[in-house]
Amino acid sequence: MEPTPSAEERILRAALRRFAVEGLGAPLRAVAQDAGVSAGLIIHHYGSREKLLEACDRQALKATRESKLDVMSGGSGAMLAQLAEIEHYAPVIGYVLRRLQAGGPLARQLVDDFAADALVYLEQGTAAGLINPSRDPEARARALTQMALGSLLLQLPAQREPLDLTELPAWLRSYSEALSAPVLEIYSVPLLTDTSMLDAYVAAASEGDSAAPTTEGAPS
Amino acid sequence: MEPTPSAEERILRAALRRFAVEGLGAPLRAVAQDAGVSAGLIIHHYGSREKLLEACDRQALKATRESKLDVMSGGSGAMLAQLAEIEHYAPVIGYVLRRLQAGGPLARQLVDDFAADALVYLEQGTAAGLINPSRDPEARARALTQMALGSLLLQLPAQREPLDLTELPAWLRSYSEALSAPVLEIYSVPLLTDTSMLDAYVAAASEGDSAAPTTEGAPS
DNA sequence: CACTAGGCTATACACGTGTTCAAACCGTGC
DNA sequence: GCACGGTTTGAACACGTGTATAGCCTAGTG
Repeated sequence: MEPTPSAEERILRAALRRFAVEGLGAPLRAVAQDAGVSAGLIIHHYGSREKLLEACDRQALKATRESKLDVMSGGSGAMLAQLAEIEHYAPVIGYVLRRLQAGGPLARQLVDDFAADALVYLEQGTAAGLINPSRDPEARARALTQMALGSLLLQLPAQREPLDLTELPAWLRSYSEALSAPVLEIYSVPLLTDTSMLDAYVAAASEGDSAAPTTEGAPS
Repeated sequence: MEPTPSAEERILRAALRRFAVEGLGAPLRAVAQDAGVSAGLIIHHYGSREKLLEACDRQALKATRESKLDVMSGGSGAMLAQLAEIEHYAPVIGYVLRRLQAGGPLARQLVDDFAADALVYLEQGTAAGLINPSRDPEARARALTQMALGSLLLQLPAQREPLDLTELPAWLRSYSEALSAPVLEIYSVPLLTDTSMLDAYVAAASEGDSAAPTTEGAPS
């Protein structure tokens, strides 16, 4: 398509891929070699390593948003795997995972985005009668998003061992298949037999000034 | 109590604390300085940096097990915060979090332990009539554990910025309070209005050879 | 008291990192 | 034909890392 992408673009692409494979913190010289370019040129174009990371962040956020990438609370892996099969998107998914793992400003941004997306999906489901309404839809969407992303992150291979982008779709798929049965159950039949705990909690929370009950942890 | 702990012990303690604060990958010389000891001595006693990490892993696993540290699925932060207030345990909790974040063999071991603990708690709850039984108790316990640990991990401050061990209990507590309402709701009133999706999934999964339904992701 | 073994330190080494810099290269317009 | 501005390179620098080595100082022992 594009006969010869500019070096600056090649660098960004190579960086995204390298960082996805080896984790953020991969040496600059490695991405330079991937891009078929000298190490100094990266600095010349992006100013510093950190700037390059920021550029990758912007790129990942853009690609994430325009691909309407949503994690979905339940079968988080399912849609990710579906998307990761498209050759082009595997690196950004890997980079997003690594960025979530490493923290930073983008991480918060991403979970906010995902939570917002999840919220509208949940509302659609509620309108369609598939999903029960919530006392606090935003909080519920955020909690579900965090749990989905978090459990995925927990399963992510360690940073040291590089993750194979070609096997990433299969890996995501197997992960989601292993988990979808139990979470589907959790979402279908409630964990707790009654709502007494929830009632007690919200009662205590609304009656006290702002504090929640102190010593009582959720039993499950 | 112990008038002067041996240098080897001081090193291990300092390492656990430093790694918890700055993340694994903190320089050896930093833990050396914390222990009031030269850098070479660490090598002399533990052989290499990696060996020291393994020693920390053993120590953390031991402390975790003998303190009956359980994350609990729902208010994961609650009990952790309670435990973190005990001066002695804050470093190991921090180290465990960092180790979960970094991956490695211990990470798997820890989630296995936590899942096993969660399983017995869930079974006790089921016996007491507080918790609904599951089609697959092990899988459910594991899923709940992964979600709890994962969402906690997602909220963990970035590796670069050190985490303040003295504020760790407060941080864990605020985290758990922010999340316990929505997860309590999720565990009380089911997300899905009926069990048709779960039924369809288990039907498809048991009828096909081993595969689960391919294109259908969970709607939430 | 001499001597030795081992905890312990300080220095040095090898290596990989990000970054800088001067020079070479290349296309373009005068 | 030629100077010029941007691109690109390769070598070099400064620094922080883990680790090896050689020595010191103390305690215990004959």
